[in-house]
Amino acid sequence: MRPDATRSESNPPADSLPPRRRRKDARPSELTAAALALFVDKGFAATRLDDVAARAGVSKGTLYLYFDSKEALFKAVIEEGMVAALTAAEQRSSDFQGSAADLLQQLLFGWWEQIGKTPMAGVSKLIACESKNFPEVAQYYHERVINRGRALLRAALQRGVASGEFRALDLDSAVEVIMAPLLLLAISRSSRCFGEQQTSPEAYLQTHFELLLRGLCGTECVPAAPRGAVTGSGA
Amino acid sequence: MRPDATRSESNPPADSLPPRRRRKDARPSELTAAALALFVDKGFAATRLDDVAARAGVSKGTLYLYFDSKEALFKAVIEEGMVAALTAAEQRSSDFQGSAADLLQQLLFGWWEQIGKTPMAGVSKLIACESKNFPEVAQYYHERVINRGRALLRAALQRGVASGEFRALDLDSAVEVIMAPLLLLAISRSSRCFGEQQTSPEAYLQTHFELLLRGLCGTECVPAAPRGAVTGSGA
DNA sequence: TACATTACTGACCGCTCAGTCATTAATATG
DNA sequence: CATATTAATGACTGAGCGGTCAGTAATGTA
Repeated sequence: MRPDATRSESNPPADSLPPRRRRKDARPSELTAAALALFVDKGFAATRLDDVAARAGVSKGTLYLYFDSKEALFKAVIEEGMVAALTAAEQRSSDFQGSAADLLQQLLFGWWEQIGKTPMAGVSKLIACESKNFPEVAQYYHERVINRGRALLRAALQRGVASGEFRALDLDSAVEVIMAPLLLLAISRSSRCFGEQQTSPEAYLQTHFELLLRGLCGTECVPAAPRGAVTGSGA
Repeated sequence: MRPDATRSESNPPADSLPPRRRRKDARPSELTAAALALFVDKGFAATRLDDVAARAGVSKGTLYLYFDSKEALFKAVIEEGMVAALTAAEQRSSDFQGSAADLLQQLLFGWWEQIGKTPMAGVSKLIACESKNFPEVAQYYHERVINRGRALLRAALQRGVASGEFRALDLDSAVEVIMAPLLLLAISRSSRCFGEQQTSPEAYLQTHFELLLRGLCGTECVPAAPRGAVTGSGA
């Protein structure tokens, strides 16, 4: 039942007993970082607080000095990852002046640099896996992260449509279709499944971006009407 | 810690004690169906076998007549979902004769009908969440499901490229970019997060398909070289 | 009706782990 | 150095759950 866990401390400093130090202000972020890594790796329910504490270099008792419960720790992990994500998103979106296509590229690759390639990308997997067990957290994340990301992307598309750079299209579903490969990339890299690794994330994003630009531009090469089997929103 | 679980039996037949029946051959599939629903809903580690058994209308002891352990039950759930998925995929791909675009549409919407809208879609989430804890199962799933799906899609693209219907492009990454929205839709619907629900799955798939066809066709409307901020594979 | 077979049950066991708390040691202060 | 403060510890507890098994009841056979 219990997998073998490959107990790898981040800093086993060759000595026998690392002496107890008092570092009140550094503990919380160290604990949430350790928790993020383990939650993403093993899942929330399967992660032991003893392991989280050990990875952060403290005892379980210490963990309880800073967080009231396992659930509180979970919320803190999500919240901390989220704040960073929001900050990065703010930075990238603030008064960008180029073309809509440039802005789109900036958003996609900026997401990769600021979030996708960092350990924070694991938050997406965590939310996906645990949203049913923590509906309030999922709700909060949805309102404050997903919706904000959506708004950024939607504004970029709207701008392109308004300027004639992009064709008219269903903005809401386009936003979701465009974000999906990013989120799946994040989940994939946190899960070592779906095997996204066989192509580099950069090539993957580049292909996504190229398909997108051609798909968004005004030319047509297909009768836009669906050929059957489609029920909603098409007619 | 324990969420309130909303204990909803599928068939509480108004009577007090549903009498014990012997239905040896029906049990396994009923148990895996119950397990799939609960695993997807609460996660593998957080699901109690008592609940799985209760949902299937039997006692926990009965569950152990058919499965050796919780892990064996998990594997059976994945395997069962997978077999159906493979069968459906076989059916859809067998000697299709239309254009590459039609085949592509057939694959996308066929996936939705046969897998995406069924409870089996939850297997994707399950694999994503638990792959680290069950590497062999993830490996098996990857080889037998993901790779097969990839091959189907890749063949369709290849066919379009060969006939001149589609432009030349990086097939491997394109396959992943195209599958990503499908997988994320499945995960999303199993998680009630990312809020994909705000647009209908049909509209979402339709937008995906339209963006795709335009993106794949031979016209160009953008200098395909990246404009900066790209590190790998572009220069 | 008597007996054999077996699908099914549910009380039980032992382990794991979230959460507690009396104790210990590091720092601050004079 | 003496004393106070508090960060940090780790042994402990109690509940929950995976897994077991002696017993029960449904079915088959005569």
